[in-house]
Amino acid sequence: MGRAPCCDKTNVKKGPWSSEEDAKLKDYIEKYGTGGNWIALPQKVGLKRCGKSCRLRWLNYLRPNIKHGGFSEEEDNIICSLYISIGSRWSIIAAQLPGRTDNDIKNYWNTRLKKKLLGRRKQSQANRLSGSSHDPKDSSGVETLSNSAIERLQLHMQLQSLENPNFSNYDHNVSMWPCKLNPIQEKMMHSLQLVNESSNALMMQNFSPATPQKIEYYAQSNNPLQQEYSPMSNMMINGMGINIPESSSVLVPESDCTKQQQPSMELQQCWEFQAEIDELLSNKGTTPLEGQMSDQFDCFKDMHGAKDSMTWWSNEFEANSASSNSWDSSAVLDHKQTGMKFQELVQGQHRVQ
DNA sequence: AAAATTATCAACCGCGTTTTA
DNA sequence: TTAAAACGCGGTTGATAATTT
Repeated sequence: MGRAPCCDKTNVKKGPWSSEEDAKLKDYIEKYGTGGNWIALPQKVGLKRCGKSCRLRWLNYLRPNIKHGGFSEEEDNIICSLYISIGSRWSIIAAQLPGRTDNDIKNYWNTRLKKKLLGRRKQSQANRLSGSSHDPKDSSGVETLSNSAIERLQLHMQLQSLENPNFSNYDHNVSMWPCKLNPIQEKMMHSLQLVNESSNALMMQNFSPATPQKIEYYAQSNNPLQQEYSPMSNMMINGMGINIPESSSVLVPESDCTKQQQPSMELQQCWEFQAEIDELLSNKGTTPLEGQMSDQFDCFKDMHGAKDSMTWWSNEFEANSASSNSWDSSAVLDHKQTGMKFQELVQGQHRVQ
């Protein structure tokens, strides 16, 4: 049994709004407000529209100070940064761009910005491949990973490099990964898991050819510890855009040994992929990082601008979070509060040498 | 000039979450 | 406490415009 419809579908008008309808709705809301009930509003206004349709029309077009089109470079930067960090949370992204609606940003991303970014990456990759004697067989594993998830992963990594240049050369060596979570890390992991949940699902689905395997680690800790790890989470652990899969249990038995077992095929595939990205991203610009960003992504041409955007977002999020979903806000705030400490930890004593 | 293809974006839909009675 | 109602979000659709063949 389905849910009851929000209105009488047979008696409501659909499709584009006429200027008369717009005027009616606008006049009414400006005089009397919405009355806190969108479903009842059309009847009060005298419109044969669904309440949801009225709400959408008001929020996206009729309310004051709405901007359409003409996205600035700075807005591009913010959208890119936030998309990479939190995924398609359009309402949250819109909250950071005054006058912009989630629908507008979503459309802009899907139709233009995404192509602008990823199109350039594809071009770069095509140039690279055509310019070298690449054995297709060698690259097949990586090539099959070159889908939207991987593309977002690449954007992720670039952003991480922006956020913390110390990690621009991330480690391929498992022994360099943190083997134990302290409470702060655990808190951050949990927060980021919430923030990244949907993107994780997508990424893991596309990235892992099979269910992630168990990998045994030997931690410095004397206490047995069970953690959730995967190649992906380890890859992404050096920045703010950490991705944590939902499965892939890793046993950390009591031992002070630092060696690990033979890496799985997936893990090796991750390393190969990382190597490819390293190669792809290196050797351009004043610094490798600037080269990566300006060469491939228009919106990151002003690296400092992008970085500023991130800082600005982080600072402003708290102020704006009241209008966002509660879990989103708190998750990001947790992220903000624990992020620096987490990076310190990763950078410092929790790297098992 | 016309047909085909691609891009754009307003609007709809379904569903998870929150509020209310 | 619970069920219904309403809200709000993100994915998707479809009409139209723009571009290409």
